[in-house]
Amino acid sequence: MLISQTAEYALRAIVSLAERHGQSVVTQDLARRTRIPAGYLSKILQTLRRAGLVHSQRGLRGGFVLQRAPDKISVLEVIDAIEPIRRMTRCPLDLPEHASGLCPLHRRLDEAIGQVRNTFASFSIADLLDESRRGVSRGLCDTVAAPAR
Amino acid sequence: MLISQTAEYALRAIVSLAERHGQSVVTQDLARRTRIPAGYLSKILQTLRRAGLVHSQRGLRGGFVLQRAPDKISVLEVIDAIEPIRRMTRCPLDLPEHASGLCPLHRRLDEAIGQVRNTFASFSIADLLDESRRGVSRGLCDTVAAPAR
DNA sequence: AGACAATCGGACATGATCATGATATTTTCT
DNA sequence: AGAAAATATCATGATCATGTCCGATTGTCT
Repeated sequence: MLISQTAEYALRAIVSLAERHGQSVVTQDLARRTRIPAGYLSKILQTLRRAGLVHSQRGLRGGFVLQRAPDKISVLEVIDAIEPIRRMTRCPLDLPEHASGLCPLHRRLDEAIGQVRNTFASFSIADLLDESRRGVSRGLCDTVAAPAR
Repeated sequence: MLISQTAEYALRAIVSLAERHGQSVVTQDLARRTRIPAGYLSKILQTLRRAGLVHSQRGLRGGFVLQRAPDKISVLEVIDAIEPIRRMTRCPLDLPEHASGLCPLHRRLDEAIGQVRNTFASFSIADLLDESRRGVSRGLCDTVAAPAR
């Protein structure tokens, strides 16, 4: 599916946080809106925190907030925080002969990787939200799903 | 890594078969040249056979051959035979409200998927070989690795 | 200040899928 | 018949997606 389930979850979570940027959002609430299993989402949020994308606050009135404004976070950053889409620096069949340069096959694959990296780097979380404000649909599939509690 | 290990193996195998198109190549030989664990390669070849990309022949003088000419097989076909990169037809958070149309996030992801599908569909196995004949490097990283046996 | 409750943060456990190995079984050429 | 192959089956360790628990913080209320 191009990106892993986990990376897709991470994007959902970040988008949902961006929709309420500034407010502190609790894991349970996020889980409900994004339809991500709460226990798993918790782990994903930890990863995003370590990557410096979100800030967490414990205790009462705690929760998560984005570290940066939605227009300062690219989709690529979120994906890379979870499962880096690495470029191919060297050929998987590592033969001594070609330490320089990849073979045609892997050169093509690397180009494709570079292409999707560029695509994902080219738009931000905010881009995913702006559209929503222009009518049609909300950031996360019109997900309003049972207001918190 | 964009495509799975298995899909990458499948590409290596197909490229290696293409390099000797017409000849019947044995699994062990393929495994040596492509550096793919023989037991696993065997399973991949089964999948490729069921997908109609290669033809197999049992018994003495048996082995595998491409079903079609290298220029008639796209990289995408090989990948799809192993692990289909599906378009997103519907939003993963399947809420009734939006049976039509994806939300911005998933629309973008779907576009990215479409993009890589197009990229991979746009060139053939032969394209990976032609370059090799023009000097520089061979189809599979100059892999000549210990001639059969 | 102290108790309490809401939250995150980590540790451990599990089923599924992936990548792989080992082995037996069938087919087919010579 | 015998050997060389593919094909099929079973087993394993690693990683992924997930669940469960408990411990560590921290705001709020007496």
